Amino acid sequence: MQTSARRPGRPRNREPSVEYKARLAEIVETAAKVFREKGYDAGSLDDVAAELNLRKASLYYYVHSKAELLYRIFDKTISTALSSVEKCLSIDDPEERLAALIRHQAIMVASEPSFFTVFFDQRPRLARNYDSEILAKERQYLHVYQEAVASAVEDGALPSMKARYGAQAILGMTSWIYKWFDPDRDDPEAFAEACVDMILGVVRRTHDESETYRQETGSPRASRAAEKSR
Amino acid sequence: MQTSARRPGRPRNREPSVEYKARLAEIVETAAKVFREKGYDAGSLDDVAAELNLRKASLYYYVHSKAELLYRIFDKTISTALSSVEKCLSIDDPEERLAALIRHQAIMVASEPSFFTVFFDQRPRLARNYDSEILAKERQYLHVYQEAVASAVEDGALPSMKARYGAQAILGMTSWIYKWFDPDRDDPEAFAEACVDMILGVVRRTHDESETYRQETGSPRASRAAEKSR
DNA sequence: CCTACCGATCGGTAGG
DNA sequence: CCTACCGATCGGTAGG
Repeated sequence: MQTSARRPGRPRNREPSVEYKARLAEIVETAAKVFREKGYDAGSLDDVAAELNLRKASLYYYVHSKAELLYRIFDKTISTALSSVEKCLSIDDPEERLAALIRHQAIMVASEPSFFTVFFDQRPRLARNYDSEILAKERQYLHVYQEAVASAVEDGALPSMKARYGAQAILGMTSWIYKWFDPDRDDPEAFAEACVDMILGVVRRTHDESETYRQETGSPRASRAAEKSR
Repeated sequence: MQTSARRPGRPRNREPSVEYKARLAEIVETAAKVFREKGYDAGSLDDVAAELNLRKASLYYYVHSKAELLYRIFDKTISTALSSVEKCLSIDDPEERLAALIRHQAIMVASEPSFFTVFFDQRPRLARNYDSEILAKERQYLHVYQEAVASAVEDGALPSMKARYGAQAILGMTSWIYKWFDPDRDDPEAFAEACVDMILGVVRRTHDESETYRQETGSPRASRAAEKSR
């Protein structure tokens, strides 16, 4: 009999269907938009549902609580960030690696304003039971920047400093874009280059000296920076 | 008659008493603490009142609404920042002036975490009728940093860049401290110096060249940076 | 995925 | 500065 080939007992829970997962993703995305605009506490589940032409109660088919919805926004944000940052880690040159990380953070944040605005501004609203998981991933992410700073210092591309401070300075400088970026006015790529130039660019001689620049060293960063400062 | 010396009509509203103003300041300070911890929407007036051993209704003797309370937090924050930043503007040397502005922002934000956390994270919760006044002051404040960046670029202390991007980068790098600063672990002064070194410090020669630094130029920044990177 | 509904919280007011 | 209270909103559930 064919049926004897079936596993005994209750069939395992099936994986959620692709439709289900797509709908859930849509809900999470909409929630990020609503929470960005109204904040987590003032943005109601009615608001989220209405934007999807649903009733509030229907959302509970997909999430158990409003708190879980917030968690899903956080998890998607930090998980995507963690996996997309990896491409920078294959760069061997410490200065180039740090430059890539700077660009990565600025451009990523600017490209997903809803998720990152909620991630950054609603961080204290995340329920306790979700906190440790997100915190662990945040630390991983910070660690990537700390290591890159430490290597750049060792390489002589950055002045000596605590890796923690250097990493937080860079993450602040780049992430802050979510607070002021105006798509009609600003260019994330140009901003990212300005950040790279500030942190790693060739500094011209100061004061009343003649405008002679450092000799080029063959580093792609140095030569590009010298070219730009013309 | 003595009474004839009085001005005719209803006496002018007296200035609020000093006790009244002190109590109001206390309420605003407490609200900043509560809104920092719970957020503006989730932090109730009952919470604020309880921390002052008052009943909620008593707060209405001092403010007309919860929205006004938030406004007062914003106004105190940006007004204090605007007036305290002025001391940096008397510094003539563009590099030193920018260095002072960098230190100022990092240390100020770290020293008033409640006010700045609310200021930065609850900005979109500020009611429309208060928005333009705060926005105008924010722009003034940004302008200070933009001008300083432009001068530093002209002076050769910074690579060429849009003043807006340079200013936002510096404000982001320094302000971000409110999100990660741990008083038991971190030192705002040391962080501020790390920021100054990253933005204005002498960059060592890159890659496998010998560790020769730029010649000193007599600039206090350059000499201090060279000293630190020993 | 829906209708109907509950219980709790909260900003704000009356009146003193 | 207080007691007492109202009206509205909202997360969540019952039951389908």
